[in-house]
Amino acid sequence: MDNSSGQKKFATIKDYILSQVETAAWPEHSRIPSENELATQFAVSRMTARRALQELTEQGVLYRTQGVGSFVASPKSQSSLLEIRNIADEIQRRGHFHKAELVQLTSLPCPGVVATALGLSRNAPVFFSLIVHYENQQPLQLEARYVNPEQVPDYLAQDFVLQTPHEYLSAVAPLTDAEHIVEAVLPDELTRQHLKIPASEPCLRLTRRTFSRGGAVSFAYLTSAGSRYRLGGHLTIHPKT
Amino acid sequence: MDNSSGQKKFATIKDYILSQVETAAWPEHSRIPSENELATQFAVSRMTARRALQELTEQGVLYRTQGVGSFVASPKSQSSLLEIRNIADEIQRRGHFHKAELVQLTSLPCPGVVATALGLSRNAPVFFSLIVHYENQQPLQLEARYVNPEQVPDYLAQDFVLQTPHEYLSAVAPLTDAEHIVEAVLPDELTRQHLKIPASEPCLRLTRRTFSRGGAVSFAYLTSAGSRYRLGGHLTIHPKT
DNA sequence: TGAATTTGGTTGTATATACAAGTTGATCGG
DNA sequence: CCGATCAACTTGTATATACAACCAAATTCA
Repeated sequence: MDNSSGQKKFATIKDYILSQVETAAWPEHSRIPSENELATQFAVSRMTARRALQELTEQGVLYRTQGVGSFVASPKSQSSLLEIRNIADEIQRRGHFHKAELVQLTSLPCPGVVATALGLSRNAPVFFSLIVHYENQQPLQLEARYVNPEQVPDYLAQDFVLQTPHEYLSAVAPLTDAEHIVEAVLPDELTRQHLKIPASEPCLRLTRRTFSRGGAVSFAYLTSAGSRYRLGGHLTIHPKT
Repeated sequence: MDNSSGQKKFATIKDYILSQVETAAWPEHSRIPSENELATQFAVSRMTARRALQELTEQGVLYRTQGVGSFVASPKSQSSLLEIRNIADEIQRRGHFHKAELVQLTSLPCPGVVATALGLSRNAPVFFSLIVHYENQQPLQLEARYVNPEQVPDYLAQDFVLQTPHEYLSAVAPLTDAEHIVEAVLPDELTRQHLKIPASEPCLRLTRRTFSRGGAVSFAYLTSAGSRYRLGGHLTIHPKT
């Protein structure tokens, strides 16, 4: 079942396709080999090649059309997932973490994304902490934090632990006449059709109920393709100037 | 390929399982029939039954353990998805909508969730509008809005069109010393392990960069299982009191 | 020329089969 | 009583095959 590298066959094909896409050897919207071609090339059955293509489609890397072929999706749909993948890889390379209520504080070579964010050089040592937040005995949030080592002392003393998004947004918000709920959801069929996103691309859903003269007047929900925000300007709350 | 009802076989099995779960005939965390049992019951091959189980797992309705069986996931993971499914069904029953830049305003029998939100009776007529927002020639957001028909005139005159989440959150935010990015993402492996959620459960990811003395000090990302918030208190921005 | 048809290729669904990998519970042996 | 082994069952991966549904381009025919 495994091949020589100990990897599953469909995973091997996925990695191959991903590498072609990431290096732009297969550019955006270009047609990629068919199921049969991949099956021949990797000496597997069509169903195995199909699985690789299908999972990549669900992950937003490809899109496919019956009777036509499989194509490289636009980078707007990909980049978010790929970047997360890198971060996760870096962290997992650290090994296992206990499900302790909080903390795992060590030094770590700085991953690329973090280096950019902190203005450090890549692989420079940073303090790394991992915290699991619980609510009602259930794990609710995972926090991975990278701290500039030269300034650690100050921040360990101060409010080092992040607020939860819930606390945070609740405190932020002097709103007028509306009640908002933000959720991360998978897009429904209608959203998918109009936004042209794969079924697996998570969306931000903002539900808003408006009040007037003491009664609820309108109910709206509003779905945004989450990853799109990475380009056109994130869903960002700017710092006070 | 189709059965008598014109539905695909795996879809039939999915519907059956969903009905059992929704009516609590199969309670939370209970073991459900194995692939082989379902295959026999529906007179299909194991691979077809498997597909139904697998898609429901990806949708967070079930969880499965190799060598053990398939189980009903906790309602915390399900409810969000199921509710959305109902809304989407109601909307799609309206037929097709053009990808116009905005508006499709008609009267509609009020779906259940909306009725609750507006304090109307179910199936009472509401004004329904559908708006697609574009950014850079690309569809960015889908807005479905239900308006209490008795109070429509006021709100058509006023600021009827919702701000985008981006505009909205940007305006909201007198923040101290941090820059935040909220994204909807699929959980990485690490998050899944700690939060015990299926790979398909979308999460809110809040990325925070903290500043001090003019320099970036810490970078953290924080992932929350989106649907969890539906119970313990949504990720809510409260109205000004 | 132009409309209808055919043809070949592609993805979608479904079956039947085989073995690997993992869990559980019963059996056996000390 | 405890531990190891075994057997049965479950999900996971993979193959080989078949046909349906769909599309695009070439071909045929009026």
